[in-house]
Amino acid sequence: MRIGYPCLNRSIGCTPSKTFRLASYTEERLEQTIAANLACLQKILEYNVEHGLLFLRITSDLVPFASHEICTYSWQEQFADIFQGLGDYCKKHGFRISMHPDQFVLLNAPDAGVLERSIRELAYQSAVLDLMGLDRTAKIQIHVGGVYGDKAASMDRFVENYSQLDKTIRARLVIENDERLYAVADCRKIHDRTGIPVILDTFHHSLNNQGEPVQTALSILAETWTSQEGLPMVDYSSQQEGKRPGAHAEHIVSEDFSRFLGDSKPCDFDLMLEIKDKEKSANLALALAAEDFRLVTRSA
DNA sequence: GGCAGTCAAGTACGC
DNA sequence: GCGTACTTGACTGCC
Repeated sequence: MRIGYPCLNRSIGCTPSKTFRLASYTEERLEQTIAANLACLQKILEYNVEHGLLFLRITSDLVPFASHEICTYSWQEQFADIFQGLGDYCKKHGFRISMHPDQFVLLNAPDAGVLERSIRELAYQSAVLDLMGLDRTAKIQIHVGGVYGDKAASMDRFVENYSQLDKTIRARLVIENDERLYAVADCRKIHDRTGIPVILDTFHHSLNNQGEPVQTALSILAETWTSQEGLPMVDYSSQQEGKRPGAHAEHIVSEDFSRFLGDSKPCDFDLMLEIKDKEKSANLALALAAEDFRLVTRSA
């Protein structure tokens, strides 16, 4: 079990998600922004090595507008060496890497334009991981998508569109249960038809399930990952007190987290903490898991 | 320098 | 059919 946090680090004084408005797009600005974002990503990796946080989700904003039609800049060629350096650093230190496109990426969209833009975004994120030279354990996690008034047909559409994807993208994709539409059991059905691995979001699972305890959900999960693809990935969060159900917590709740560690044994997985204060909670989680036999904090 | 409104992209849902 | 919530960090214009 590696532990990590998504995208941003609030302690190191830089962001890998620097962007700008479409209206201010210029190639110079794009180039400067990518350079700054990649430099910050390197700083985050170094911070994480120092702290033993070996699971990292890379921000979708690393290369702003990468999948937008406005972008004709050859960022892949221009920054190839830097991406490779980042990837070498990750491999040297035993990092697990993921990416997570946001809500606009919908592989089961009935609208051809939405689908096309989604595929372009997946191609971009896939290219980032490829440029870093990362193996099949580096994943891109998406949700199944919308229901569009007919869930069965929408799942069929996911399967069909997935099968049409370039195989380099298919090798990266994993699906995650969501809090309203597609539960773990739905994701499992899609896995059975496609072989796509399933990510468990424990918080979403608590809000949308078919009665399976976490332990059962983790067992279902484990069956969907091959050894080639590494340990299953799990997203963990808890409810922010006083906010609507589904709102992510600002800080990790120690008792909840320790209970989760206990409940999830002996399943092993890499754990992403979707908590708003990022590395602060991740460091606390690491301390809480210090005695856990599954925990890995440095390269073997 | 600080603040409020806005930002590439979509879906679901209430009225 | 239309407007709004969802979610969220960073940008941008305005004071």
